Amino acid sequence: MRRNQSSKIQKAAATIADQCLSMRIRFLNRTVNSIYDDAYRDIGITAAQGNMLVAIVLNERISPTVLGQRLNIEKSTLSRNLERMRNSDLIEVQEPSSGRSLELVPTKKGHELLLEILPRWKAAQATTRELLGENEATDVAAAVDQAREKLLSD
Amino acid sequence: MRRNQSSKIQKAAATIADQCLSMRIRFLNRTVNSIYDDAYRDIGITAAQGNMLVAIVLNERISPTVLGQRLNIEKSTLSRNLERMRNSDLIEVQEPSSGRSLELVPTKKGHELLLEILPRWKAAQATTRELLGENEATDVAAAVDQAREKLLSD
DNA sequence: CGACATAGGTTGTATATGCAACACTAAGCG
DNA sequence: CGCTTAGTGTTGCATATACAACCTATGTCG
Repeated sequence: MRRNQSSKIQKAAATIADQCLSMRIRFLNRTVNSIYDDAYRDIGITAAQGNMLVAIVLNERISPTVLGQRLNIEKSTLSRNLERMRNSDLIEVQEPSSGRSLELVPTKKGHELLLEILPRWKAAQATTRELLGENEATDVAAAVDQAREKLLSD
Repeated sequence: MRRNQSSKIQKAAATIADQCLSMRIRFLNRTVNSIYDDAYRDIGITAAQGNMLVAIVLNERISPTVLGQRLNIEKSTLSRNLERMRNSDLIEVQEPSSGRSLELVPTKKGHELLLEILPRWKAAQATTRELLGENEATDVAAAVDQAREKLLSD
């Protein structure tokens, strides 16, 4: 019986390791994001901050709540990420002109940083596409885009 | 000229947002891992810990260094994750029987927890596959497996 | 118009992650 | 055999993440 139990446990572990998407996506996240973190390090930002800055430049005056919905970032996480970006003068957080939502605006420095980000992003993106393989990279992007659309349509 | 500069910046942001793999993979990681975290919450573990426990059960007496290589987790991160798992009595860290590497061993509690993990994992895995779509989920897994093999072969 | 519900944000606490710098010790070499 | 080097782990610091609990001001409705 004990032997039976033990083999059931081993089998469970084997099944999970063999198929688990969480494990794989965590691995992918660590691996790929370290490429972007490395690429941005010399300009003093992280991949997370670079991504958020891009979103804010493209959606000037967006509110934290809406930004959080688009990126699926929890509001408390976002609050602290924005605080750091404000501290390093990448964005400004302005009081609501109407209603109750804050408005996010990139600073001059934030705007200009995008010109430094672009070549570094290109290099990191190329490294990543090469690591994954062109077809696989396209597949992954398509999978995410599709899931994202499904989630945002609710 | 200023106008030119500004349009260059907007274009850079648009290009990055349109193609960036880092952005997408971070989104995917947050979205998918919250499904597994939710599924495991009532048994007091996180997705990260569940994944590590599975790896340790499958590779009894593995060393932290080797585990870190397999999962691509930095040694200091791993050191602290293992500390937490030891504190909650999921694993034991044994002194090296030879050489200089520690040896990781699941406790009785750790072993038995796998039987609680399995049904929760199945549910989370199904939810995730449905969110991504069957084909896309398979594509993502294949992309990671392939990249992982490439990295581990060095 | 006033009580109340709720949306939007922040704060407390905890985990997960990584870089740098350190400590320790087994291995390798002269 | 002792010195040096390498591999292995831990610790200090910082960021990213999320849940729960809270605060506040806005809207809403009786």
